[in-house]
Amino acid sequence: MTPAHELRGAGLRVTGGRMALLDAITSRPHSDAESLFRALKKALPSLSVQSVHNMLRDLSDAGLLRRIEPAGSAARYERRTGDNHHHLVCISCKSIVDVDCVEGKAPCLTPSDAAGYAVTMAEVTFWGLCASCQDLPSRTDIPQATHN
Amino acid sequence: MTPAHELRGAGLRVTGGRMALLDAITSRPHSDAESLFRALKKALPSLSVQSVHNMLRDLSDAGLLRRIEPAGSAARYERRTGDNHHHLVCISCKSIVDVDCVEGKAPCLTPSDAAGYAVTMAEVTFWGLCASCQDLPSRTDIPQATHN
DNA sequence: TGCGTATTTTGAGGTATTCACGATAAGGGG
DNA sequence: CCCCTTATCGTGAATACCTCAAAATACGCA
Repeated sequence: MTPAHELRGAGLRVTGGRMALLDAITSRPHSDAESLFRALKKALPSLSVQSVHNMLRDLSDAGLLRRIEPAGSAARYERRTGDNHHHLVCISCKSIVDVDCVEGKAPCLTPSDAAGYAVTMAEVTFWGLCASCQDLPSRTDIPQATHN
Repeated sequence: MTPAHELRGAGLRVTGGRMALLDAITSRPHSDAESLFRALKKALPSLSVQSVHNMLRDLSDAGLLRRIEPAGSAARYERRTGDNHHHLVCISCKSIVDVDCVEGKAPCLTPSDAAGYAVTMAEVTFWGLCASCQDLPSRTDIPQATHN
């Protein structure tokens, strides 16, 4: 299942921008639109930030990407979809790492009281200080550059 | 522990705006800044949206409010703090209800692999269709007005 | 009551993202 | 292989949500 096949399978056209985007996200998971734009700009000088947002929305809607929005960060994107994994986010620098599902299956948790909601998924976000930020104790209040 | 005492205890001055804000959030939990602004505007005509954001930030920083940011929604605020409860969010209308902690204690979950992060909290968000939106099956793609 | 300072107002600014629409190019049919 | 249809992309404007700076105001201790 190559990226091109995934696109066609979702009824989407195969374009240079989408291929490059999928490739970039694969090598730098949890990137935001801005950093993906910078990464692609070298190979695709005519690319616009809006197009990156467009592509990210289309590919997310098609299920080729998963979009996550940790509090305090711009939306991040990753290629691992449908496996119900979770995330560990640094309180300080907002770096993100994947965490395999605590329970094993999706949805991995069931609310004690669903209040009439038809629950379809459980999203778990762990918050903590990453190793790099623990080494900068005096500056943990100053967000550092993202390093994921 | 009245709201005024809570404010003083946190080293904050007791102002009409803060008292009104705490009262409004108590009666309409999970409100966003905009709807709180509209609710307070009647009693406090000189109030500005920026002041509401200011107050919400100050009170959240002081621990009198908890701020949550579900994907796709503006920040919401609630008075229940420090009890490690979770949330159930409607995919369609974004309404929110509280869900008591699945495990009972904070942090209620531990990531299987902390990857060097010093984990301090686990945030769980359940997603599903609320009862009202289930009754509008043909329009579930059209977000309705929030009703929380 | 008066003063110092926290808070609010006012206005501008910023970031992330979406929308509208003309230009471009993917890819099926001939 | 070329053409045509239409999805996609580029450009520019617009929006939502929120923060920042500085002047005006008001809380609350003396």
